[in-house]
Parts: sequence; C-alpha cells; structure tokens
Amino acid sequence: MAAAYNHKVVEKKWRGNWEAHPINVNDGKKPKYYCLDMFPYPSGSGLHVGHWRGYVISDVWSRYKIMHGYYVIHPMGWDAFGLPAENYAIKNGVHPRISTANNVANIKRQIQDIAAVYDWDMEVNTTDPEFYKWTQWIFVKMFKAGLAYEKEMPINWCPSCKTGLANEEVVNGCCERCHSVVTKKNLKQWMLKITAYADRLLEDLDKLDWPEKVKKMQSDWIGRSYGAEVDFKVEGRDESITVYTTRPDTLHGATFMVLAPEHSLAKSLATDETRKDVEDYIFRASTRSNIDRMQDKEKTGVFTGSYAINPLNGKKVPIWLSDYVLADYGTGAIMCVPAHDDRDFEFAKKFDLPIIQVIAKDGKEIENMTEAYTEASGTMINSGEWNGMESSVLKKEAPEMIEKLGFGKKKVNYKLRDWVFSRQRYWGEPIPIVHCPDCGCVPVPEDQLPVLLPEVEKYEPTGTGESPLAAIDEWVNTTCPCCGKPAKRETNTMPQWAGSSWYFLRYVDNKNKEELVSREKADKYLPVDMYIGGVEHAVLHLLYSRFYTKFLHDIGVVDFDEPFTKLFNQGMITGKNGIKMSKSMGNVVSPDDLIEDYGCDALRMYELFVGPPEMDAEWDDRGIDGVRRFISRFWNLVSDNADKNFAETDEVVKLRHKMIYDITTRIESFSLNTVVSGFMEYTNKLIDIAKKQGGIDKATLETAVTLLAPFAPHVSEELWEQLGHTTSVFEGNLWPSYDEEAMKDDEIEIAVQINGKMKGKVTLSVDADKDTAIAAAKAALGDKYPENTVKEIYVPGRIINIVAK
RNA sequence: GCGGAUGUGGCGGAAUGGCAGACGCAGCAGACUCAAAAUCUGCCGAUGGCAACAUCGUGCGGGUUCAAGUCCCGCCAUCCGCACCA
Repeated sequence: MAAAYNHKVVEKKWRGNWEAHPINVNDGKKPKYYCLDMFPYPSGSGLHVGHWRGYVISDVWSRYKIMHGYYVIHPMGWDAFGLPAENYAIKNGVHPRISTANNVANIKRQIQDIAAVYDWDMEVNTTDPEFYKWTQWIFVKMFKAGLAYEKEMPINWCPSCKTGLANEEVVNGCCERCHSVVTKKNLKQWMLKITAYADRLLEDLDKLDWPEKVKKMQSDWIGRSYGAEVDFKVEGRDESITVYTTRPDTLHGATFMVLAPEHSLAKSLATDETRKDVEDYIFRASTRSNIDRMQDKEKTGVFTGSYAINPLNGKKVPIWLSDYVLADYGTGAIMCVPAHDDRDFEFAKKFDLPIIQVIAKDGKEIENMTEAYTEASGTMINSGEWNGMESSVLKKEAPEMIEKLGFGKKKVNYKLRDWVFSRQRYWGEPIPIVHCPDCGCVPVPEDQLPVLLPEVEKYEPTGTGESPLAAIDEWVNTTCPCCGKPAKRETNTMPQWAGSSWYFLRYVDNKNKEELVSREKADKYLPVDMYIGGVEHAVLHLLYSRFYTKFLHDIGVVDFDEPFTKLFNQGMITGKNGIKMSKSMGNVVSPDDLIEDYGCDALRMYELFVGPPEMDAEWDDRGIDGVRRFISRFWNLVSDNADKNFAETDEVVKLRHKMIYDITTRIESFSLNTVVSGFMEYTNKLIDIAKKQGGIDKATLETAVTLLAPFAPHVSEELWEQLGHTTSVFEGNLWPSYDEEAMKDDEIEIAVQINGKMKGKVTLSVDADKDTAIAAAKAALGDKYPENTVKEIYVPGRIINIVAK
C-alpha cells in the first residue's frame, strides 16, 4: 500500500522540480503557440477565485498545447497605470508608485500559486519607464501620422475622478470606474483618430474567431450607416443647413427640421418673437447632463421662427430646436419625416406638425395614423416624380440622385467617435509633447523618450481640468526641441488603456532597448493565438488593441493587423445569489485558504467543475470536497496498481480508448466542466474493474495520468514518477491518441419503447438486423408487447420503438 | 424600446432528435469504530402503492415527428449589452 495523497508534500516537491527543470523550453524547433491572459491591474484586495478561473482555463489550454509539442508563449504582466491603481493609492494615502509595487508583489505571489506555466522572464509592467517609453513612442508616431490631434470641445467629465473620459468609458451615463454621473466639460484635449480605422475595424471582425456577442458589440459600437447629406436653404437668407439622413427616399415627407441646441446656427435662426424662448431652451439644454436628457419621457423643443426650403419640392418647412438631436453625430441637424420615423412622429404629434405619408403600407395610405410606418418597403406616394417607385430600391438610389440634382451627396456615418486621450491625472504616461509659442505642438524626439513621470508630493487630481503635473514648474518648463526657445510640456497623461493596447507585443521581446519589438521576433512569435479574459472589455481594451495593432502594422512594426486570432470569454464567478464579489459586499472568496486546505490541484479542477467555462457561476466552497475526494481516489488507483504489472484486458483497453476520446474532444470544445466529470466517471469505472479483476494494467494508468496532467499537474507528475518515469509528463508530446475501432462495443444495451415511452431494455449485437431486434424486444416485453402494432422502428445502436393503436 | 443569452431535482449541473436528471454537493440508511472524523456500501424528481408497478415531470401555450429538454411558431421571467446615432 503506497502512501496516502498529501497535497502539501506533492505540490512542494514538484514546484521545486519545475523550477530546476522547466517544462516549456523553446528549442527553436517546436512550433509556437501564444496563449495569453488579459493582464490584471494590481488591485489592493488581491485575487479572488473568480480571477483564478480564467487563469486556470488558460493554463489548462497551454499545458494541453505543450503536450502536443508546442512551445507555448504564456506570459503575465501588470497593467499598473491608471485610475484603479491611483484611486486606491489616494484612498490609502500611499504614493501610487509604492502601493502599486506592493500590490504587484502580493498578486504575483497569488498567481504563482496557480502553478501555471507562466514565463516570468517575459514579465512586463506598464509603469516601467522601459515599457512606457514605447507607449509614448507609439503616440509620437501617431502624432506624426496625423492620428493624434488637439481639440477643444465639450467632453465627458467625471466629477469624482476629476478627469475627462472616453465615450467607451461612459456606461449608462456614468463613469465606468466609480459610477458617478458624468457631466460635460469644455476642455482642450488630445484625441486619437480611431475613426480613420472605422471601416477596417468593422470589416476585419469577419476574420476573427471571437464570440459572436463581442463581435456584435464592436460592430454596433462602430455603427456604420449609409445615407445622404441634403442641403436645405434657409428661407430669406443665404445660408443653408445640411442634414444627414439614412432615409433619403422619404424626402418628400419631410415636414419640418430639427437642430441640436448646440448647432452653430441655432441662435441666429431666432426671430424677435421667438428669441427669448430659443435662448432659454439653448441655455437649459447646456446645463443638463446626458443622463437627464435620456430620462426625458416626453420630447421637448422650441420653434425658431425660421423656415427652410425642401430642395426637392420647394415646400417651406419650419425649423425647430430639440435636444433629441445630437450635436456630435452627422451634421447636428435632421430633416423630420413624421410618417416614417418614430421620434419624428412623436415630436409632430406633440407640437401639432403636419404628417405626410410617402410610402404606401399594404398598398394604401393609412387613415388616422397612430404610429410611424418605419419599414422601407412599399410604393412611393405623395412624392412627385418618385411616385410609384419601390421604397427599398429608392432608398439605395436616392443618394446618387440627390448628388446629381446638386443639393446633397452620398454619405457614410459612424457612431464611433474619436478617442479622448487626455487624462487630468497623475498616475499615467506623460503625453510626450512640448508646447512652443512659435512651433506649436512639437513631439519629444524619439531618442529622448521616455518622458519620465516626475516624482511629486501631491498627486491628487485638482479638479480644475489641469493635471497635477501642471503644478511642477521645473518639469513643465523646458525648451522647444525644434527651435530651442522656452516652451512648456504637455501636462495631461494617457488613459489607463494606453499600455494595454499593445502590451501583448512586448512580452516576446521585453528587454529590447532599440525597438518596441524586433521584427524577427514579431514574425516568429506573434500574434496571439488564444486570448482569454472577461467580456467587460468588449468595446474598450479589445477595440483599442485592434486599432493600435492596425496602426503598428501600417508603419511596419508588425506584419499582421489583428492582435488576437481567437478570443475566449470566461464567465464571472459570483457570490451567493449571483452577487458580484466585492470587498464592500463582504463576499470575496480568496484562493489562499483553499489552496492550504485542499491543494492547488483540487482548486484548479473545482474552478472548472463549477460550470461551463463561458457561463457565470455562483461560488460554493462545499463542492470542492468532491473534487478533492476524486483526486484521492485517483491517486490510490494509480499508486496501488503502479507496480503490479497487471495484464491488460479487452474491457479495459476499450475503456481506455473511450476515455482518450471523451477527454480530448471535450477539451477541444472547451467543455472543461464535463472533462472533470468525465475523469470522475472513468476513475469510478476503473476502480470497480480493479476490484473485480484484481488490478489495472500500466498502459491504462499511464494514459489516465497523462490526460489528467493539464488539469492537476502536481499529482500527475508524482504519479507519473511512481509509474517509473524519470522525465516529466509534459515532455515528449505524450498526449495519447485513440483508435475508433478499439473503442467500439460489440454488444450494446438499447431501450425498447411503445409509442415513445420506455418499457424495457434489450442487449443486442451492434450489427443486429431489424428482425433480430424486434424478436429480442418481443422476448423482453413478453405479454406487454402490443397486439395491434402499426409500425416497428429500429435504429441500430439507439432505439426500438413499437407504434401501436 | 431594440438586440443577445439563460430557464432541467433541495443545490451546481449532464444529455450528436433516441432510456431526462450523468458527475458532484447536500441529505438519509448501513459497514468499520468504544466513539467521532475519514473511508467504503446503498438510497436519493413528484404523486399513488407494502411491493412489482403506474401516472406525471426539463418556464408557459401550441405545432412538427414513430420519438422533443433538444426542431418550428407564439408568450412569460431573469440576466447582460445598446439606448433618441435620424
């Protein structure tokens, strides 16, 4: 009888062995496989079992690939700049540089407890000057390419974080980080022209093996639409107003026009009678937050007193202002066709404006219209020369017709906006720009990078729209790299997404002082083959990374233009009742105690056993006992039979091939929870057989240990050694293959049904013919077999169903 | 409002259209023990029945099929995403 399983002894031993003899070495000959986790920001509360889940999934996948002969690039690093780290530092009164270093040390210890095959030589940290030098370098390159520009405009402002935010960081009108209601603030901002890549970001989604949900979120976010810009002359003036519409087919039905209150002409359109109301409305709109506007149940608006001329039919249409028209989309002005647009219909009803139907519904004009007819299908009516055309056809042709008629043009629009890139905060990469009174914005020369983040006493945000860096005169005052005259440094910092937009490129060449990544290494090791992380970054990090990669492709740094070939989103682990784990809820489960009590291998397997990897799961500590019991039983099975040299039997050989088949196909389909239950099932069967026949052959034990290795690496290594091996189970492409013939049964038990209801079972040879099967069913059912049968169904290997009256 | 996902025992969850509830947790009973823990064995959807067994049962209502948790149509609930983008 071998010694009982003791996780502390086994895990300590193999952790040491792996350190002395690494199992995933790059010999230059193996094919590469890059399996990446979304790197964490080093929070103060450490890791909980939910973070563990993603890391376990990626490690199982990495080890599985190693066992197929790949050199697996599996790195880890720290996303340590940005709001989360800085807010934590402020709250605890510790300088972010110090708190970040402490948190990294703690989380690194916790991550090492997973026993994943991370290559710590590749570690990166976004706050390391050797790293952010390249974050700044990319910005300079973008500036030179005309993709980074300065602009004064009203942007999203978080009053609590005291900084501007990107559109992507505003969720339901609130700050993505602290959930405060976001307001508007007029600020001079650095912007990145992500919109220049809108088409490529949209179209290249097709070549990605990503969850459909994420692709859809990105394509909705980019929001491309086709339509036309149409110019309406203002009556009695020289000016005209351009509107954007996706429904130029309905132009004859445009009975009024609405401008955003922020539209440049809004004020000047007022007449003496309307001036006071118009100015009031504009003022009120300027004081309201997006969230207030969104919560309006009824539309508001004001008539300017002016009219525009519909260029197609010369009719006068009144010009209104309303805040349901967005200033920063399209042209900030729309033509309104109440008969065919829900919002215009509502507005027309409220303010008693005319409604003219121009598309027939079911071939006729609707009497007493109660809602807009929004579909582009039906014959055009009330539309002059367009009468009789099919609206869906006209919709496509109208932009060109309008262009020919000379009062507009074809136009493609996007919901995607340029990326607000300045943060009025301390803990980020300084934007490497110098403001010179003579030369304007001058990028810091590439050989002078990085622009180091200066040490400061006061790093709290000022709230004035200036970064804390603005208060450090000796840092701000510099000379112009261009003309040498006195100049000032840009004091805003980059958003937390800057480093994470390209970090995955740096891992494979993290010590390179000359280049972001050498082209040789990039070609050899990139891009990422498998990326694993939560879905919360769908339109943030994952969109920004694609943008950065495309840019770096365009300037020749890398030869691919998509960073992550395959993406897997693991589900969230929550506390009881699906409540998100958080310090404030007091429901955080730390892995530390569980490792101590049950061992790393048991926790790894339980993380997978809680449910399908892509689904959320409620954590319940109690279930881990089952996995731990399984490991002990497995240990005893292998350990007790290791030296017996028991001869293999047909029954066990068949089971062995089935086991390889089941485990392998389940891993390939990422059904990792059923891999664990599969191990339990096969182990239980083998234990029963071992009792019955007195032992299990070595080949079967070796197969089982090999299959288990990616999941419970320590136990597997130890048992592999007990089976007489002197090298690691992860060396030498040991993943077993199955033989379809060998796993086939000769006889199989199938169910007998009468009218689809289970009535009994028969054991038949797999190639039994129908007559044999029916005879067996008659024998099994005896006098329950119906007399007046209508039909007898026999599906070999599956079912017998007797249909009777 | 629009879009997506999910809905199966006390619980987590399994089921290429073919025996619903695998596997595990919890529970119950037994073995071992002076006893407990650990371990092992058995039971474990509901209703009726001593039992064999019968009937019902995968959110609800229809449909297709010899056969539906699975496919189709229509609802309901929960969660997530987007939300006046003209």
